[in-house]
Amino acid sequence: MARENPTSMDVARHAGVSQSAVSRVFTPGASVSMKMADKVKRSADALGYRPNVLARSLITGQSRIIGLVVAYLDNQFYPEALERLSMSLQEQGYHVLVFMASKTAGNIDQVLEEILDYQVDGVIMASVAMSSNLAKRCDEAGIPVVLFNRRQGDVSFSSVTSDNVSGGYKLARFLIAGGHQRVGYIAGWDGASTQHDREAGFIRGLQEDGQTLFARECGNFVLEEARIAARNMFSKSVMPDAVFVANDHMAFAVMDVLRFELGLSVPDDVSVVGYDDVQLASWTSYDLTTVRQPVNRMISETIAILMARIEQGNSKLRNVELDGALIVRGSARIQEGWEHEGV
Amino acid sequence: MARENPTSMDVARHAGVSQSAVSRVFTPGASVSMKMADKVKRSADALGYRPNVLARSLITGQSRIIGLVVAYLDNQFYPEALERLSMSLQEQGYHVLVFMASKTAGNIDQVLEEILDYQVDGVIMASVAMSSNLAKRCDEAGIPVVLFNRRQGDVSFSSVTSDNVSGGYKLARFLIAGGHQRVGYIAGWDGASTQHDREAGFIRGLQEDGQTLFARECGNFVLEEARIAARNMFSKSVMPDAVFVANDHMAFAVMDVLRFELGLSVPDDVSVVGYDDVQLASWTSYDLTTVRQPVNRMISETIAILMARIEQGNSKLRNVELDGALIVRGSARIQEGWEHEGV
DNA sequence: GACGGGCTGGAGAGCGTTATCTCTCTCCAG
DNA sequence: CTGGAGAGAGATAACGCTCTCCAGCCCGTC
Repeated sequence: MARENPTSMDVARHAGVSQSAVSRVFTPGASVSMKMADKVKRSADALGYRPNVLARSLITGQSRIIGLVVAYLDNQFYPEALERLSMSLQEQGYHVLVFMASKTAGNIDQVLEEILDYQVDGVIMASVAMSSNLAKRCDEAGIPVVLFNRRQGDVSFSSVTSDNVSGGYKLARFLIAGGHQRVGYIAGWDGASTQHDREAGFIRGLQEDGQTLFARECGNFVLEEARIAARNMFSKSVMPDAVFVANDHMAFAVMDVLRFELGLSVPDDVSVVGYDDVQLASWTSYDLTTVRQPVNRMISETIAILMARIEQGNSKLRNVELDGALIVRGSARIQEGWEHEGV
Repeated sequence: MARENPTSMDVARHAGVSQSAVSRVFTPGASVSMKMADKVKRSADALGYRPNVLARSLITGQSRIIGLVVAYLDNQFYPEALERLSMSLQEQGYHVLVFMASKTAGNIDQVLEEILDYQVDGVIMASVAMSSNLAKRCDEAGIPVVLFNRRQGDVSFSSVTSDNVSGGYKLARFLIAGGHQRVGYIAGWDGASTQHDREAGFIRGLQEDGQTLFARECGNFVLEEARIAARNMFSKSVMPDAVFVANDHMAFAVMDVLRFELGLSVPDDVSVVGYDDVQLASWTSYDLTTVRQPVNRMISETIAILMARIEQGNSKLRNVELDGALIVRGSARIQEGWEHEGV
């Protein structure tokens, strides 16, 4: 197994100083003379010494690890978020420990216990619901939790989402402006706030024009279920002339069914709109009209909330809702005068 | 900040036993009587005690953390792999600490130092190259490293890949069988073994029929560069009648350019084949003929190598190459008699 | 009933750090 | 020349755990 890592003691001996001195050199803000710092650093380099983060965190109580619980990694939105999250945290000297939650939920409690075992400094729950006794446990342990892309009914959590109600509303107004008369909705998983909010905003938008949902199916944020939903919705004699699919991920699957199984033209026969604006939405094959979730800002708000709590001890809960822009592309019929986004 | 987590000492006091006893109860394989285990577990539950993984790892030298370095999270192949990896490791009581490497590489050394700081039990490098002095450092620290989806010239690393040479070869034979006469190649990043191997196998396959590459451009595994490559390749008066794009991710972008910018029909005017078989490849919009990278087996081999080293101390280097099947779909012209895969 | 051996449980020494306390040394004001 | 402040370095005690060692106990055996 080769020799183990050198310890601060080894460096101390090599440099002829005390172990405490070595520690101080590597502790930002500690009081050391230039000469000492120099000597120690030279020895450290010579031996290849770097402080053991785990030992440090044992005593400081800060592991500089953020736990991330995530479920839907096949929805491009989450890898995108993970990438940005990890990069940003890295810049601040934190790192992300990943915990996959099975999509059926249920085992979240166990996953969270595992997270706490690692003495993480904070937890980000992406797309997963959480029981309130878990909230209590985190609180007792003094660990801040932020829900990412989910709100929860009781306000005992901080959360960062886009304004899904207003996003849904925008889509409805856009479809109505495009002259659509029979508007369908393919829902996401009912336990998700994103699903509820998007639908609520969408319906409100329809109502302002005196319309209601012409058809509704549920896709549960799962591709295969979305395909089935699409088949059901478009197997009737009178079909919708537009459909809002609760996220982009499902919308792509729905478009494929409409075009290639049912031989419909999008947007000539039916308009499709989605939600998220993942990269794929801008590719010409789909060219999906959608609402952009401002991932960058969502990530930086998430981190800001965590850091406020970890580094300044500010334990105020915050529920951030960021506005997301309507991105008009070619998957939906457009009212005269709208401008088509040139990707 | 609320009260801190209870320690084994708290549990010991509560149960009226020694702290050592508590530790033993939570150490698998230690010798404790049923009665003792029962009593301690009851107290632990009452107090909400769980062992501190960090403190444990300080003494056992095992952190049960695996460091994962990854660069291309927008290529669906990697999130898929990450999901499987994380799930499998979780089952064995390990967890994944994520480190994003910027795609330009270069800062890998620094990233690796950070990883080592966390005393990880093993490192998985997905899609990143590594200098040999880093290999030495890991070796000295006794930390096993596995390259995932990359080989490296010098064999001082274990690696797990699919058999990219044979995959490239299969694609060439398939295109030739389909009667293609002017075959182009859009390459990936030149520093990647996957790029080299796929191209080598592909060219060998062409040569067996007396063909050479009709055209070659480089997309560097980056979408925008792939698009440019496609435009260049197909702006000549005589175009290729088939193109192999070095991975699916770029292939999708190339297909969009061919179809929607250049007005070509895939596969009638030009056949497109890719490599990886990510989920998107099976969607009808792309319906891409490709070579499947057996992600599940790649992941389990990767974990097997790490565990052999971590838990059995078996330090033999292994370079695993798994065979990947040709998945025939609709993006390439097919020889009479080939069977079309029904998704 | 004495004795050896297998279990169990307790005490105590680390693991590699940082935090705290103390001591020394320097520098400058009085 | 002395006293006090302040800086810098060393010694030592945690942090929460596991591991090693040893003492005690129960048991069967002769």
